[in-house]
Amino acid sequence: MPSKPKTKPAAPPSAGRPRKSPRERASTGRAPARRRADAKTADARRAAILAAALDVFSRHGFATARLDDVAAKAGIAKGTLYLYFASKEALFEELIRSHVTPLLDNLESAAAGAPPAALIARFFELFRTEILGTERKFILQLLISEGARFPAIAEFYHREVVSRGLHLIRSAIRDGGDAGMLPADTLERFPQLIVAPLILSIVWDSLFGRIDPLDVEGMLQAHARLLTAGKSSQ
Amino acid sequence: MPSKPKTKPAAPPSAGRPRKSPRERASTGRAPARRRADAKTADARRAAILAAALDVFSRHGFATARLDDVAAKAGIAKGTLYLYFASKEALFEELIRSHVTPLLDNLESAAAGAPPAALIARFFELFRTEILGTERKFILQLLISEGARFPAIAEFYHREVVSRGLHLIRSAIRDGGDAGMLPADTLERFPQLIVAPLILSIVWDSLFGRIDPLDVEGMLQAHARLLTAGKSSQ
Amino acid sequence: MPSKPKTKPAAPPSAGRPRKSPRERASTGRAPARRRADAKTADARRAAILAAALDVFSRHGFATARLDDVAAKAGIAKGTLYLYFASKEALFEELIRSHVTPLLDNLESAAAGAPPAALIARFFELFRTEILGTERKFILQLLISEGARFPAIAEFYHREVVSRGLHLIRSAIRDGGDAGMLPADTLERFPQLIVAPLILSIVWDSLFGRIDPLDVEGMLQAHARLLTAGKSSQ
Amino acid sequence: MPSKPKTKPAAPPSAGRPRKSPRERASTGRAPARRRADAKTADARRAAILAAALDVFSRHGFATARLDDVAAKAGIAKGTLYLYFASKEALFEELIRSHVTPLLDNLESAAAGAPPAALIARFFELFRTEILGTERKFILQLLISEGARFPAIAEFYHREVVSRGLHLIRSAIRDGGDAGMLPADTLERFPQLIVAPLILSIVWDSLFGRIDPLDVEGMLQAHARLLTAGKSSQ
DNA sequence: GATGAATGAGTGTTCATTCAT
DNA sequence: AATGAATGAACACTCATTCAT
Repeated sequence: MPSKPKTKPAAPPSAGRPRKSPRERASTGRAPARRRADAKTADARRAAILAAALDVFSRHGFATARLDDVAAKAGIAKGTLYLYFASKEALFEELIRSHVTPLLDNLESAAAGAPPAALIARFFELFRTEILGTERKFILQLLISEGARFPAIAEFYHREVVSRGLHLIRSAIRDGGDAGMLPADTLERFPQLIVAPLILSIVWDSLFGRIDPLDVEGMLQAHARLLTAGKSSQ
Repeated sequence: MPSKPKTKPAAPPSAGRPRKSPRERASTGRAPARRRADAKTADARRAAILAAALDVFSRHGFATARLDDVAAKAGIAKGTLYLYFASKEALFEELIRSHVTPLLDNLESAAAGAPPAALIARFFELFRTEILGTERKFILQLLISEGARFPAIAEFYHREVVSRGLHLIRSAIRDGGDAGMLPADTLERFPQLIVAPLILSIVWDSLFGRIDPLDVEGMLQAHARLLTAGKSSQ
Repeated sequence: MPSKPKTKPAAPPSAGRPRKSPRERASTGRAPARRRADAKTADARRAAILAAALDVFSRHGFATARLDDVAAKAGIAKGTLYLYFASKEALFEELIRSHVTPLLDNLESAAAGAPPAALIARFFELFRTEILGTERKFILQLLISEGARFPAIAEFYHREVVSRGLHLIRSAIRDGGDAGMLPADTLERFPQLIVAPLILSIVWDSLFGRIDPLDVEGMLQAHARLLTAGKSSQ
Repeated sequence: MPSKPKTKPAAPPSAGRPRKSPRERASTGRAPARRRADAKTADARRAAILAAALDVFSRHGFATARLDDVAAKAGIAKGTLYLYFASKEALFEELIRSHVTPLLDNLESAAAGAPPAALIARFFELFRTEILGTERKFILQLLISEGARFPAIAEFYHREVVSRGLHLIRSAIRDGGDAGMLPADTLERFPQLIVAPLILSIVWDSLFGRIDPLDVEGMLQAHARLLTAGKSSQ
């Protein structure tokens, strides 16, 4: 995961979120001058920290991760971390947050009025290309393993991703008629059944990936076939 | 498993092995004196420690859990822990191990030559009654969240539970003919698809259980229907 | 040093010293009957403990030695130690004490009115045969390395051994006339000069014995020649 | 020794090495910023720690010494210790090392081609002024009492001090002809006989210094007389 | 803003000692 | 007397956080 130039639309760090990290420029009233140069540097630093944090947290988990390592990997001094993030927890939470939002819009716009089967196909494809091959996989693993200890993060993720995603699926199923998806009403009630293999693949990878790799692509194709099984046979 | 000479399940947690003393000392070979009273006490203490450990580890995770708390909750002194477990890690690993083995026999014996659909039904029922309602749920959550940091545990679980469970399913599908299960060959290749919702329910519970409880029973019934969807329609 | 059947006139454990260890037979007023059988066992146990203690203390030093190891090596339970010795410190002190006294009588009687040169020869010979080749070497090393932390032991040793030994030498020199020993008055004032190489050999062995063994016998012969140097040349 | 490329004396304790920071971090290669003020402070702190360590280790011995006490006595927080020394053992070893090297040069340069008797006189004088009256006495006592448990230290001391010192004596004896030293060949073979009283005085002081102080100066003079006894009489 | 030395609370582990059996 | 399980005080070491420069 380190040095992966692929997808990094990560956190648009100058976007609308009221980032307050560089300590709300307290004290001195001088030097409100420079903007572009330093602003870019600050954003770059922030990004570097987040990238380093992802690497270190992924490797060791939240509790065992050392901010020393994060700072070293980000190429900054340890104290500098606290200019950008209020605490280890804050860094962790913002790390998760920064990697969560982007994908959603992608999904929602991409699957407006498509038929359910297409949506699912698109869904799985997105998962494989935008998550499995990416640092986002590690975010998901962190979320799964540490989420219970970070209720705010869990709630945020539920609100921003899970409920939106499930809603997306429900809508597609409802709107798409019974375009082949056999137990449409069932899946409308439990859209989790559609994503369950995705979760399994994440968990499987973190636990058994080394000793018994899983053919995720094959499994997802099989799952898609399963979900649309009735179509051809009816 | 009493008739399965395969692997060494480390610490048969309740069996009758005459554990001579906590942490058997290699030194003396004498004095097998009193037995009844203390043996029971030692087992009880061990059980109390494991129970306390499950509680504390579940609440805080491995790294953040304090052995002080475990000892206090077990009603013993901190040093006593080390008469029963060599280290925090050993305690954790034995905690997982001690809760893993039992269920297996249950499964394997229960579903000898049953038809796939019945096996799945039985499978889900076992999951609901023997895991969801039990401390085993926490064991599973611990396994999922900490397993990546405990390769020995992950491997043990894969060997003792996962591979055996998947093998069980595969066999049933193969033997059971296509007794209604639509894509039998598919499920034989990816039996993970059958258990995926179980994993999802565990993860969901740990993350969103508080804010958005999941109707696991309903979902599993739906899943079972999904898996056997073609039956009635064919 | 373990399993060295040579010299073990160690501590005559039933001699006049008011050993009080087996806990001054408190509580029960019964069973003052048996004597020989158990007394012998008790003495044997006591000896076994002291032997084990010598081994363990020698290997690890006082602070790092573990009473577990002493008990194990003595073939008794840990708690039993406290029936014979009040504490780790008491065990250590009695260990030193038990090995100290015997040699003195030997010396004093052996060198009654002998000429100084003969005394010194006898002295060095005794050192080589009764200390260097014996467990007493370890006692001396323990004394040297731990004595500063055990004032009672140091004082005891000074009183029982050092001052008596030095007195012995002084007397011999004074009584023996200047039978060849060159600076008789000098050595009478500093008999330590005679024993200094003995101490050095003990220290040298414990520090450098492994990497640069010392020919103690040769050195002592040379020392003896040095001390009686003037004799032949005058 | 400045002209002696032989061994690496580990940590030149006061030299000008621009120690970048306590416990040089392998990570960043930047920021050699401030130097004067902090560099001095860092060295002072290091010295303060070593001084405190000498005091505490001398008083209690290695195993019983508490790093809490060292830190308190050095006027720093406990964690700060670990910025300067990797562990208790490392602190102890560097403590010994830091006090060992300096004296050597002194000796070697001071006694180039001097006659043996003069060398010995100089030797004993150095011992009295540079060791007995100094903290080095405690270093020697620590070495003697703990050396057996620190092979690296013992070897280091043997290499840096003992062998060099003995070599010095041997050379002087050989080069100095038999300028009065009676058994020149004997002493050349066992130069330890010359230093034995020094060791004895160190041991004596640590054990009996309180109850029976030793006139070291008198003893050393007597020893010198003994060593050169034949001169006047021949 | 950036640095990194300093801090000190926190915790796993050891082991001499006790005591119920 | 003997046992050995239980105790709990003690301590080395870590690391998130602070702050003087």
